[in-house]
Amino acid sequence: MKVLIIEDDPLHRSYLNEAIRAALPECNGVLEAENGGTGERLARDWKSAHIVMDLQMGQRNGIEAARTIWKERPETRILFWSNYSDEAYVRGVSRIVPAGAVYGYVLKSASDDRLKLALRSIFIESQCVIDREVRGMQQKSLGNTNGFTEAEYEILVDIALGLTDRAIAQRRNLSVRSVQNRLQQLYVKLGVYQPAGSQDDDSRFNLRARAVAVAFLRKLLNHNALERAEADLSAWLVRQPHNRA
Amino acid sequence: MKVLIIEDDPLHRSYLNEAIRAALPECNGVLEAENGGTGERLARDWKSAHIVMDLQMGQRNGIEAARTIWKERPETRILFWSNYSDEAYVRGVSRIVPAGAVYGYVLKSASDDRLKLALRSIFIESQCVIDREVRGMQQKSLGNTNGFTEAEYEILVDIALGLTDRAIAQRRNLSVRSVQNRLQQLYVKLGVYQPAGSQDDDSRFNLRARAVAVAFLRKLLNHNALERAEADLSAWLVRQPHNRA
DNA sequence: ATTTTTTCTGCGGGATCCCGCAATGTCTCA
DNA sequence: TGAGACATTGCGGGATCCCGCAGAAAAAAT
Repeated sequence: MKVLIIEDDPLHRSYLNEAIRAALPECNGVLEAENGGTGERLARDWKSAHIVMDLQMGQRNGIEAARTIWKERPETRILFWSNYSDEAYVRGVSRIVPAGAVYGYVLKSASDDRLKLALRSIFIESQCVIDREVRGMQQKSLGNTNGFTEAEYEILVDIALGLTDRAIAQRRNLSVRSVQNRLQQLYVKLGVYQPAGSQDDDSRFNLRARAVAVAFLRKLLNHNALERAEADLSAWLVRQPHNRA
Repeated sequence: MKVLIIEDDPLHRSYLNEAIRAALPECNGVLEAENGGTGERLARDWKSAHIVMDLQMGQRNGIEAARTIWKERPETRILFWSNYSDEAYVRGVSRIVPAGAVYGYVLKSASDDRLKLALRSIFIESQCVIDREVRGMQQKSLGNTNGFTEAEYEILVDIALGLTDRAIAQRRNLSVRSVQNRLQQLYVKLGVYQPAGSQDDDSRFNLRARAVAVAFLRKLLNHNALERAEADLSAWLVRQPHNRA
């Protein structure tokens, strides 16, 4: 068995290396990559089916890398080892995991033993391991009470990118009014609203901008999610017919 | 001499501890804190004048901690040891460093030697040490060509928080029109604009929201900056007279 | 198959935003 | 002191956003 490490922090990388050798004596080869790009390449060349990776890397972040790796070899087993359990990350991961794939998500704050146990569970016993905390986030996210629909999340991303109602309507094949409806739902769920008085009172929020702000504060969005969304958007833009008058 | 470490990652913490003992043999005491809050407390109780800290910690982030520490003892020497040279961090730090204070900013990606050298320079020779890359960011930020005025940055934060023009005007003691002027400057500098045609063409951006998006993408803003801004905002809100009709 | 619920859609209006035009105020520099 | 550069403010209008109302369409439940 061979294991590939994708992690940009040297300290964490060598720590992982040690942990893998200790937890998996049957492992006879550990390779390290320090960013998503070379990680993808090594995974391809090395045909390694066992990967431990960090999300949040400078170059080409983890989710991107995982997506392309899984696209080429859906049976690859990936253990995500991350600092955060932001909803944006959790959602990002569960969005790309192929049906039936074996994977894991453990936090860097977890104990030594937990990490090693996860390594064995995933790579030897083909069993998914999701950290308690992450799992909690996942359920809060999916359970629609206080959680966000795919549609709501989608429109949240769209306004975070700065699209107008009309642009969103085109992109999502909706009428402008429907877009506005969804926005309204979103505002309710995020708890943003006008403080009553309509014309004379003091400080008030721009709902659209405020929604993005609280989404960021609640870690529903983060830098990576925005970057991915931006990439998707520009891919869509070039595909669009450039309507000139 | 005693040194206080404020860093939430255990691996990095012990690495730092080692580096300090190696670089500063005259040091006779190293204390560790794993978040900003306890870091502040230890700095106060221990009267330590030498601190190495991470920005970006889960609890109470580094900039907050540094601010309160420097407020109590402006002569404290702080070495910021961070993963990133985001403009948001760099600006955040230079905003709070007291006049004449000795401090440093080195990236975690720097070599062992560079870190040790920085430790000696700051704690022994009373000399500021700013990583080349960070310095570059600082200058790009301050040199007004392609850099942002304090005013522009301020209004950027305000719209990122979701305030309306009127609210911003009140908060910053400006007329609504002036706020809009500044917004326009901001849009120009960020390179956001309407793609010409006014009524019929295809995808267009909501300038206000788009500005926030590109600011995030360019790392002019990040989560910490937003959190701090949000805290400032709510502090200002309670201080405001609640104008009822 | 019919009712119930949810979503999509158009219309319309008030509030907000974006911004050109122009007058005034402030600062600098010669 | 006066000229020029720049920020501030008001006015006005077109575009966009926010959202109530209500009918049409789709999905879910009985």
